[in-house]
Amino acid sequence: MRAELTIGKAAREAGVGVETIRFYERQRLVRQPPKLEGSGARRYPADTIEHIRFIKEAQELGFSLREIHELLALRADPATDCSEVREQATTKLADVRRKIQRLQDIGAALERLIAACPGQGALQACSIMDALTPRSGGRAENGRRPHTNPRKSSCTKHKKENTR
Amino acid sequence: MRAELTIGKAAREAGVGVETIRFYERQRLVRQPPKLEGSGARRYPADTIEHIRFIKEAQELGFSLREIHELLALRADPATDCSEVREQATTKLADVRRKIQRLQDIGAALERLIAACPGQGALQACSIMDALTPRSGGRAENGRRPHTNPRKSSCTKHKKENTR
DNA sequence: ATGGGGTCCGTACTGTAGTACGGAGTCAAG
DNA sequence: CTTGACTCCGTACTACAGTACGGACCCCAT
Repeated sequence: MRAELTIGKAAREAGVGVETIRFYERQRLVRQPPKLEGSGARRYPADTIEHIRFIKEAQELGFSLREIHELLALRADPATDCSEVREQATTKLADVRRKIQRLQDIGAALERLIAACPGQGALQACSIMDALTPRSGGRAENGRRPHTNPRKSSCTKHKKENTR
Repeated sequence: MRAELTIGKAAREAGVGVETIRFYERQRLVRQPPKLEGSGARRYPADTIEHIRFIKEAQELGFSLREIHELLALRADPATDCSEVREQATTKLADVRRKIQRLQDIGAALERLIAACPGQGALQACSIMDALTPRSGGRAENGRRPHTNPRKSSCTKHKKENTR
């Protein structure tokens, strides 16, 4: 009963603007809902909110609206070509797994960065780029910008008592 | 070894256009390199390529250039305020972990979708949105934000003619 | 009946992230 | 000395994803 939402309510619930929903509708990312006789006002089914939130989340994960459209269009049911759905879904899945892998790399780098920067005490030079390439041991070569301090950026275990 | 690169070579290696590098330089995402006397041509150190690739990858993971700038600026070294670096890195890390979680949800949904769509034979109706909402029974695993929705739509076994 | 709030629609504008362009300079090879 | 490949710089244009605006319409309460 209360399952039906006006565009304003749907927008508020989903955390977007009214215009955004109309925009998504034009882009066919959101199906146009039945409109009331007379006023022509849209009435959305409740699950539209999940739908819109999915769009927003997928966007934050680096999918373009075009890709999100493809994701949403993916459906296994007797009306669609199964092998194509499988293939597309498999491709997307590989994509998703690649992203997870990269994020894990970045996460690990951030952890190294945090570890290199303790609350107090010793501080080893470390940037994301350093932390991302775990070159332990190997090259020390360093032609970086003169940051007014002597450092070999390596992020490796290299304990030095250095109280600030 | 370790040849210094012209902008064209750097662009080719990193898989972007020359203009993109110049653009990044204007945005201060890439440090401006020393320029040759006379021609004024840029000469990039070899690790610029990793740097640019990082930008591109982070972008595909849904980070804006502004955020990437913040990531790249994060560096633990004796010259920066350690506690601030820690705090920022921790925030970013949480962000990264959230993304990983969402991607894992989407990945699981894609797996369900693929499972719902076997090579041939019976075919259960299933879309991403269906597959994304964990239905009855099964592996609880929880962890999702409680979003007030007792859903009916499912990916479960039942054959039904259903054409949207 | 009047006002406020919501909706409709189309058009125009904004911000982000590049891309393209044009004219000029450098440099090595032919 | 010319040619071609490359670079420089600034400006302009593009695609994407919204966001804002304005006039009209509808519905409900004061």
